[in-house]
Amino acid sequence: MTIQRSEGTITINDIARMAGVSKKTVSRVLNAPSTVREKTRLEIQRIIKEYGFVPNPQAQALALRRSTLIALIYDNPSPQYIVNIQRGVLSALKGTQYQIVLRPCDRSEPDYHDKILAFVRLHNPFGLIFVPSVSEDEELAAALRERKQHFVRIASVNTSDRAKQIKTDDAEGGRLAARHLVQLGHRKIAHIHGPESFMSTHQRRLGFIEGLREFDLELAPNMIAEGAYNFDSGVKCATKLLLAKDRPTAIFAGNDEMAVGVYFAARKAGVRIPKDLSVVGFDDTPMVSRVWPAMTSVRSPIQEVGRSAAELLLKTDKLKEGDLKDIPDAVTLDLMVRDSTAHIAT
Amino acid sequence: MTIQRSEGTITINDIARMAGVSKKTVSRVLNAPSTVREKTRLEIQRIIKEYGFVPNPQAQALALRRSTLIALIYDNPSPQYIVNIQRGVLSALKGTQYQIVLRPCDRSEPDYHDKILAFVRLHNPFGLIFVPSVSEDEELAAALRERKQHFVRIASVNTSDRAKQIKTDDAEGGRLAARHLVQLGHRKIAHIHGPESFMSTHQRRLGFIEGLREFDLELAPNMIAEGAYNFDSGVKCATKLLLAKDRPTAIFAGNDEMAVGVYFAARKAGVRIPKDLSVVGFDDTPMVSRVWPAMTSVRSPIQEVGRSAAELLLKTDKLKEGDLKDIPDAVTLDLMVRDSTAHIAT
DNA sequence: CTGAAAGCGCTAACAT
DNA sequence: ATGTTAGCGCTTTCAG
Repeated sequence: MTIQRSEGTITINDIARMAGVSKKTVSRVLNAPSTVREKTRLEIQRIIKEYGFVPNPQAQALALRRSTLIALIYDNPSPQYIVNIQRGVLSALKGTQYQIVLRPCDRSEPDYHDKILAFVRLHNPFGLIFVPSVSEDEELAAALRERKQHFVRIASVNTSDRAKQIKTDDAEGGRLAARHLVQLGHRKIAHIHGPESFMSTHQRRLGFIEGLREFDLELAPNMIAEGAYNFDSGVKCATKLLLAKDRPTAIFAGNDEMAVGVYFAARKAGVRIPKDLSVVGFDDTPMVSRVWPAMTSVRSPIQEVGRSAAELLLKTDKLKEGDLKDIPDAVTLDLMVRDSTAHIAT
Repeated sequence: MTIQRSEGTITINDIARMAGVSKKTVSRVLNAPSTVREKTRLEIQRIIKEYGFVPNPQAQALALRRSTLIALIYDNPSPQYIVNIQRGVLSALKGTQYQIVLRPCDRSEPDYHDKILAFVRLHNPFGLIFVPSVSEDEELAAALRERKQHFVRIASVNTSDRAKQIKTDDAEGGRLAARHLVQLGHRKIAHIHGPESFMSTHQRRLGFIEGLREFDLELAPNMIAEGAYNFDSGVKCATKLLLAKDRPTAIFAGNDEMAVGVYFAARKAGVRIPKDLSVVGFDDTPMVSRVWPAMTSVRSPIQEVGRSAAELLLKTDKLKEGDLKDIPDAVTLDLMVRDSTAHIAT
């Protein structure tokens, strides 16, 4: 029985030997420091620090049936949105041992639940972070809850577990957009919304309609178009709206990708921005400052949302189950209009 | 000694018991099927398939000292580039048990090597994929090689291990850009290049100069500006070039982010595209079709590059070390000019 | 408060 | 060709 010191890598056994205790005691110092006598604990902690010992994640994963992976699960079609979420999550995970793993998914696949569950079963991730629209799948959430799998959802509506969700008040964003355009002097305002399968579509549209109503304005049926939250659909919808007999002087697009599509369609149709048309987007992606003239957009703090989601997930660990009293409700992040070049279209 | 059947999860022991063999035999079927008698092997494989058994990655990771993680290591400032690489890698990893993990880094931090090495030591990833510019760090590569860590690099120049790299011929891209602009009738052509710390900067500029020379044209010193591969620097450099006495009729930007900056600066300066100015970018990100008028760009098949990198990494596994004869040289992917709205500026 | 022994699920040496 | 034994590095009984 030789003590096989694998090249350089220091293990819990080494620490135990040096401290003259059993490895279980070291393990206790690592996981439940309060159960070890102070003197022993301090000595062990000193040695741990001195040698920069970090417990091996693979061994922990095997013993605990829980790895250090945090999976980002997304079906959101906007690359910019995903990148921002990633950045936020990364900033929260920096310095921890947790790793962010990418898991795109496709809700239209019949076995998409199975794929996610298979991943969870196989890799035992520490936690999952869901972004819209997959975050709105309550059936999936229920299945994961049953497995006692940690997860946090990013959504614009209240989900079945408000303590474990990050919320953006998209309806308020819609209201802001409406107020902004009306106050610019517009009366004939159109809206290109996202797919009906996204709750954000409903929230943003609802808020927008409410905002118009504050000024006794209605969203006429011929002023509505359904897009797909991507550039091409924005072009298509805007073209339709702009070539119609009764064309709008302002368009509120459900997200920036589509708003840029509106810009493109306007240029093609000879409609001048901002003289003939005002455009408001949603998300405040970098693109808003890259088009010309710079675009007005409802700023949605996507990166902060990602960071908050990851932080909430990590916090879940520290607290014992049921000890979530200090997270009484969904974390909600505020939106604001970032007004770049507001002008009245006449 | 009770047989603890953990809820539903089927292990190698279960398979062994059902097949009436030892678990080591099952392990052999999994890892070196040829060393097991055909009849036994077929039977075991049947059972494995019937129960959908997949070996537990955490246990394998512990025993093999190698996890199923594939880390994407990047310091590239362009989000669009990263997203495309991610997509490519994901497409190659789809259906495998490998997971893509994100590891951004910052070469300007003095301990950035240590951080990457610490990650490798702690998590024992199966492999790493490096994108420029961090892919060009030979010192880091040497340190990893010494640890026998698998990795593949994406670069525009030949690295010290050409069999494990994906190469894009950026110099050729530069030549294509030059030919394109000259053939459009331009003579006064400027270039906004990236940071000197990126090899792609040199390659693209070098190729561009060579391309001009084919037509006996020179790249005059006042026609060069150094950007940072991002939008803002593109705006800044283009503004400088366009407001100068002797302004160019065409600009080749080192990447699309900067090219969009050129568009912005041109609009601001009242310079009309394509009438007064032609612009060529590099990368062919989605942005090229979103600006107006659509931009011409050297198409760099970023997504395919990502996929090839991941495929190469996985292939490394199958082949025994030194058995790389059928990968004689770097995988090189071709570039092409995607011409959107080429017009002669007069 | 601490330790010995067993186990997480798999693979590597060394038998047979 | 197959099985036995001993790990990988950590945690969890259950004694003491």
